[in-house]
Amino acid sequence: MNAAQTKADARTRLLDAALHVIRAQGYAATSVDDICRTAGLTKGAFFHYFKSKEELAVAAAAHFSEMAVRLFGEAPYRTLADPLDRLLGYIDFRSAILDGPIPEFTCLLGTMVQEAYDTHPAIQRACDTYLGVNIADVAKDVEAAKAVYAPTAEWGAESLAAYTQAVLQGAFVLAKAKGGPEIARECVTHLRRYVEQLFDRPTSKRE
Amino acid sequence: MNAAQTKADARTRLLDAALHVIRAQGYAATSVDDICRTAGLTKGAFFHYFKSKEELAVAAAAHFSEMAVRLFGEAPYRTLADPLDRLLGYIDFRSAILDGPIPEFTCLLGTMVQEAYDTHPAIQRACDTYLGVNIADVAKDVEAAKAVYAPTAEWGAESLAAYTQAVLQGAFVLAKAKGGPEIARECVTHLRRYVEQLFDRPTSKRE
DNA sequence: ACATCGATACCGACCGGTTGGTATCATTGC
DNA sequence: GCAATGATACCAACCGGTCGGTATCGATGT
Repeated sequence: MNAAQTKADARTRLLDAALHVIRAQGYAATSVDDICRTAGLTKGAFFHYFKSKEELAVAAAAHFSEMAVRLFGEAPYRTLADPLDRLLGYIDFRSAILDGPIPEFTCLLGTMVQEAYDTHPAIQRACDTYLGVNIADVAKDVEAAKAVYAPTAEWGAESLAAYTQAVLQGAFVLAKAKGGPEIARECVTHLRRYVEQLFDRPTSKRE
Repeated sequence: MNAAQTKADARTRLLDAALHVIRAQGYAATSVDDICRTAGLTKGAFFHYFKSKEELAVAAAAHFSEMAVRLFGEAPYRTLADPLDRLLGYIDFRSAILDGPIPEFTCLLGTMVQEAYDTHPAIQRACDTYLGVNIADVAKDVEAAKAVYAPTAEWGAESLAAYTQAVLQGAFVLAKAKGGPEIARECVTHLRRYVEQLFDRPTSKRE
């Protein structure tokens, strides 16, 4: 019973509940009552803050993105001076947080867009937007690292940043299929090796 | 009105319908009636062939896998003598079929496991099994290519095969977010470059 | 100091429609 | 005649969303 769960305002509690329940059950399989029960609130509160279930999903995507921005913004690797160190630090950090129950390290945006892209345009747009925020963020370091270590490379910074996101999303899918994060960590190891090779940095062991 | 849709036996028509509808709407959001309507049948037929919606999902996963095995088994690159050529041929083939409407090139297994892994164990197992079939298939060529071109490499064949699958699954997620296959093809280009680098083969253009 | 009042926050019963699933019946092929 | 196949009718549970109501609180007038 920490303060965040019992004292935070109702809207935030609903968003936090949505975050966890939707990542565990998917968007369509999650009922409004599920979210209310998890948040310790009732439908009255839910529809006081959100016009519809879809609107909640969009707000939850924003909420998730804010959480991610904070998480990566405050991570230790952010303070490294070299942009390639920051990029590899990001990848290692992503690998390190692949731990615990699956619903807690997987991505709300990937989960929702996978099932809602064709039927809920607003959700699709939201997921695209907030995935784009992360990709653009990573692309900054890629761009800087490229300028220093691989200025003539044929691939684009944004493209490589999107690729890292794709690898992570795919890693989540395989982790869900296998029932644990090990396979996902293996995927991130391959991603790290690729990035190292792109920047001509010899592969270094990290465990 | 081709033969496959109107003349195939009802069970197959239901499976084909499930394949398309679930990839478009997701598993939970797809009703039994949706599938029946698409197949041109009624609930009576549905529950004659499947005990439950979940059982249909498992059968649809098997059906999808069979289709994939046939598709990749008969693809031209399969006849290449060199195992690395076959592996790169596979990757190019995966890139080439990233075309048309999203529900038609995305993966039923990835779509279903993403939302059902925690709530429908039978579906999770089925998706794991049939993803494993494809991974094992790719791993054969990886293994052979490794023996020839990179016998001392530190990565495992199965691991690299799983990685290619992850990249594809992630590419599907990004394609759904962006609303088209372009970004997915970009991801596969990165994957190809990685594989080429792993096997010390100079990057070659393919378009 | 205190009564009044509107706004915000939240509750929980309720509604029409949809869901997965069942029971029953008509048709067909052997 | 009978088993397999598929259509039709139906059900109880559940769904997203609505609605009338209550509790709380700051602002206002006196």
